[in-house]
Amino acid sequence: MSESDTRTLILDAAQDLIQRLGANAMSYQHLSEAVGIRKASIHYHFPAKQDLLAALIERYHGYFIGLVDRIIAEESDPARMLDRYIGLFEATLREGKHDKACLCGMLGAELASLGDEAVRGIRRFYQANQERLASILTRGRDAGVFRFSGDPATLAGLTFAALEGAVLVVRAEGGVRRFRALADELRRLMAG
Amino acid sequence: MSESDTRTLILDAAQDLIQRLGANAMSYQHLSEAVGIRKASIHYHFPAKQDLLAALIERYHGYFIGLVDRIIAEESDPARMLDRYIGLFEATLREGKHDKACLCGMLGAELASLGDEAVRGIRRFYQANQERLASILTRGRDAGVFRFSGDPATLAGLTFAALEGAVLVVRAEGGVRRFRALADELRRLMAG
DNA sequence: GTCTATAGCGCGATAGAC
DNA sequence: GTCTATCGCGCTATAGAC
Repeated sequence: MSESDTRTLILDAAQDLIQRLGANAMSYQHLSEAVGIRKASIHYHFPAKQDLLAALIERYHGYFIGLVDRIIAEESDPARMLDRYIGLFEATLREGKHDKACLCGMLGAELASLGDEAVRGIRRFYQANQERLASILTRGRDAGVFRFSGDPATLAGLTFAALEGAVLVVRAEGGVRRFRALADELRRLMAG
Repeated sequence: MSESDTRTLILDAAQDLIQRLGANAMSYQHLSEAVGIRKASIHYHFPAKQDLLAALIERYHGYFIGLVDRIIAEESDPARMLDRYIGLFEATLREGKHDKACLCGMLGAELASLGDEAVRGIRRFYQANQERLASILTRGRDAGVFRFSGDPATLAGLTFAALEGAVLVVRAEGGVRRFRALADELRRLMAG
């Protein structure tokens, strides 16, 4: 490990809090209680909240996109790729009390109240996801398992927005069960 | 007017701030500066932040669903209804500096940090929208202008989630132009 | 209905001992 | 690397004059 355990524990706690409550409702005090060390010690690892946020987004990007790239590498059927990609969002929703959304979906709402580095990180995350999705959709159309007439990059953007939006909406009503229904509908639309 | 002007001005300022920054980044101090009266005067109209939030959501519900119902009443072509419904989200994005999202889309992200009354209001708003959309989709399918195989209520949920998500995502990258592209793609999928 | 003034707290952040 | 202690600020909210 090049990362100290404490640093990782802080990032874990911050991610959990932000995915449930949002960045502006998460404080160093909350982190202190969750990790079991004092506020000042959190500041030792992440001097300013912006630093913590930027590090968190970068870690999340690597983790999430890493999973996506593995899916693309492991599967040969584009329909299976899409299923497993959607499964990543559902898995997030399933964690803990079923009230977690995608980290960058949450931060997207609070975008205008965040610093530049965080905003750039969120943008990069959105773009990386849409690139991977466009690749999956293109392969699927070529293989005849997806049917759509427009630009794959645009449909990728719509698909990503729908998944991010679905996670947020179903937290208010319907939960994981509802998310699955919406995801099934999305797959149906893709199949043409 | 049964509402005092000040009360309306406060609600206007609060809505603007929340649509851009989120509820947790909006404060009575910000409102005070925006409206031009003191913090204590804001508290006279809305004793607690929860009261302000609940009133705001209720007003937004009436305003937005009112527009939707008018669209449904005025149009005979379901495709036109959907276009104009989508136009409501685009119009929000077009306001001011093009950085406003749907009020309840923003609040959905911060849901777990809000009070019960606000949460109920947000849920009601989501449901009302999905009901209207389901009605539009059903008429469209019966008229042969939309083609889909699943339950209209489920496709309505996916459509609503996609629009809410799209507004949030395009604020980070692409703006109104990108939103229109995603919306066009959505219409294309509906047309089958 | 708006004001001044203030209470009381939580926030992000820093200094300096250990 | 973690601690105690503290600073200065912004927050929600209230009391009471006008």
